[in-house]
Amino acid sequence: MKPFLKVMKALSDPNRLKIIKMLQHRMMCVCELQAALRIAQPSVSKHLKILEDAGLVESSKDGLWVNYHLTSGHASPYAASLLGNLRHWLDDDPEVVRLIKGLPLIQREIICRK
Amino acid sequence: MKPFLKVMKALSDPNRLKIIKMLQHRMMCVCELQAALRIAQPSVSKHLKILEDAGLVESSKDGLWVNYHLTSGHASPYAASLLGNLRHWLDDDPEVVRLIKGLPLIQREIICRK
DNA sequence: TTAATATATTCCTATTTAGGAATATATTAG
DNA sequence: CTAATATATTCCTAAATAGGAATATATTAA
Repeated sequence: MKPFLKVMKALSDPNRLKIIKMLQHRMMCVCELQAALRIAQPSVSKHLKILEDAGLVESSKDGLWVNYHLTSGHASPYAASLLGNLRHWLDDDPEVVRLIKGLPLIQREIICRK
Repeated sequence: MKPFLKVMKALSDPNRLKIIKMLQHRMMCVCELQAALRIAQPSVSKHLKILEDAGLVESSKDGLWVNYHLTSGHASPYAASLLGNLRHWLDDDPEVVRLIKGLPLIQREIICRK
């Protein structure tokens, strides 16, 4: 029951849902997510850790940057199923629409100083 | 996003998941659920309200009893989808197995005094 | 009517959770 | 090496949450 609960709790927060919806379009580093969500960097890191623990996202380092992307779903069947549903779910949500529309403007070379 | 969050939060609690799993086998009144879960009656009522608000369960009165059952899924597409998945998910969970195994012993005529 | 019973609601408390500020860690540039 | 930068962690606070005790409501029996 624990793994299932982790997925449900991970998907019970607006900012984490927004992260999922953005990562559907491309991988993003922490500072890009921070710029998009307009919350403090530690908050973003903590949200990402919760998503990672639930098997929803994975990360890979690239120099100073840590790129986060959605998992292929091998970690948790619950995560895989929900990620599949979320492929279309919430696409019409106003906040999600706004975030996705603004994604092209979020570029690490511009947002982050180095 | 709000309706989706309601479903996720509703499914983020062990006792509420147990309620869902039990209702997959038959409709149950509050006192039956209370006997099965071994928590206070007000706690059961509050969990049921959260599940109802999320569109996961419905209720119908029968005298003093209020029977709760899973929704057909017309209320929320998210609820309908998750209820479908939960049809098989968690079936092997030890606590769920124990609860389901004990279901035949939970009868309102015995549990409740009148 | 009154008594008994099933359920819902209110109130309070302990735990969890999201958020940010400050700090620590790690990587790259020089 | 040191400086700068991206990310993670720690610490603290405010809000949300689950739980139970007490109470309110509703229905049935007498």
